Amino acid sequence: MREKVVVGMSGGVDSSVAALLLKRQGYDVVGVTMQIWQEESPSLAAEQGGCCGFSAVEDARRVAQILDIPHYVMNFRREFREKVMDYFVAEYLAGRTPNPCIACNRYVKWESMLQRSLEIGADYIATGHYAGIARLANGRYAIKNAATAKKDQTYALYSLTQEQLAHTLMPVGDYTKEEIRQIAEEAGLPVAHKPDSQEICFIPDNDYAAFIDREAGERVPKPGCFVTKDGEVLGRHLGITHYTVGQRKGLNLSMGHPVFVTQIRPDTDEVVIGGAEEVFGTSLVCNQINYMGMEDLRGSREVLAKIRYAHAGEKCVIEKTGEDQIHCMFQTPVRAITPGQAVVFYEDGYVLGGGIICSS
RNA sequence: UGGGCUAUCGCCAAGGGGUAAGGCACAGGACUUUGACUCCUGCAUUCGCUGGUUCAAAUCCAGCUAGCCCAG
Repeated sequence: MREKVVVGMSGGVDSSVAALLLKRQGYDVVGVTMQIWQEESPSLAAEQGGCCGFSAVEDARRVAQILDIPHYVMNFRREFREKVMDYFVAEYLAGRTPNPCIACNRYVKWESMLQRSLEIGADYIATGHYAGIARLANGRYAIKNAATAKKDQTYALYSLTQEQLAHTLMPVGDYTKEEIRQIAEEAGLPVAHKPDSQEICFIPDNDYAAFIDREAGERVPKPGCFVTKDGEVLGRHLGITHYTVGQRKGLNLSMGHPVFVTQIRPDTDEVVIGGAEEVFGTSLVCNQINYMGMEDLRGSREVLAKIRYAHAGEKCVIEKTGEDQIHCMFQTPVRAITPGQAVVFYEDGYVLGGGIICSS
């Protein structure tokens, strides 16, 4: 009996080709599009697409038709609202900078979609992520680097559990973006040249501060002061939700030289400002650890760590300093270590694990 | 109202007779399935005001105005 796989189809090229490849590999493929934040109104549909864009359902359905596979829509609006959007707002209010894509992957795509897929008889779920999955010598599953470092999405997948990985396929990880588009082109998929997605999907105008204002209402932090690390007041700011560590633009501070946000203090509503050098650091502490390629961490270990999406990675030594806490020391200073962002540990191209940065 | 100094883009600031550097800020674009960073482009027909000298003035001269500093 053929193995059944549910492919999460966003309507973009990558997940469309994922479905195509799996079908060619002989799987019993079912296409599923998640309803997450989009408006019900179909009149808003033909906007721009991408990971979770407006035209998701329509495009996915067209592709499914061409591939001759069933296509369903699963409603995860509640999960997305709670685990992604509410989390996003709460983090900003707390002075941290969240990564909503990581939360979406963890809670919506894997916890919710995988579970529901298993319930309808699937053996696996698949996505169009540029990443691979491998079983290591120690018996554990781990996300591994995609064939193309250019589009590598392993960082956003560090939180998957062993159980989830055992039921996941990522067929596009073996190709480059160009190859994927070419495969789509040759197969006559209408989404072959759809632009890559970008920005936060549920904030199409990219004005996330305004989004937070709308969502949080009264809870939005009030304007406060820009200060130096020595306490000198440099000016007033719009409220801490408008800023993130490492930020330069939009400060409206004319110091003669570029200045950056080096720290956000939610308790006093202060945003700390410093020169280019002051935004570098050599150590961080993270929690909410997920162990992936390594079962646990004993003693210290030298690994490659990425502290943000699209970070090339930097060598560091990690050490467990608490039940759910790892300390990370970099050899070379890294730029803008930002609380709320994930730190992901790699060795030989495999994800060993990762966590959320809680302090630097 | 004695004396002195200074007035050039939102901020800082070159230029001292030959037709307005630069930095910061800001705006737009590129990059990007997070926030950022980064990169590219744009940004004073005009130099506090009014006259004068000169072929030519932000640059020299005079007056005025404003700010600052000494004195009183």
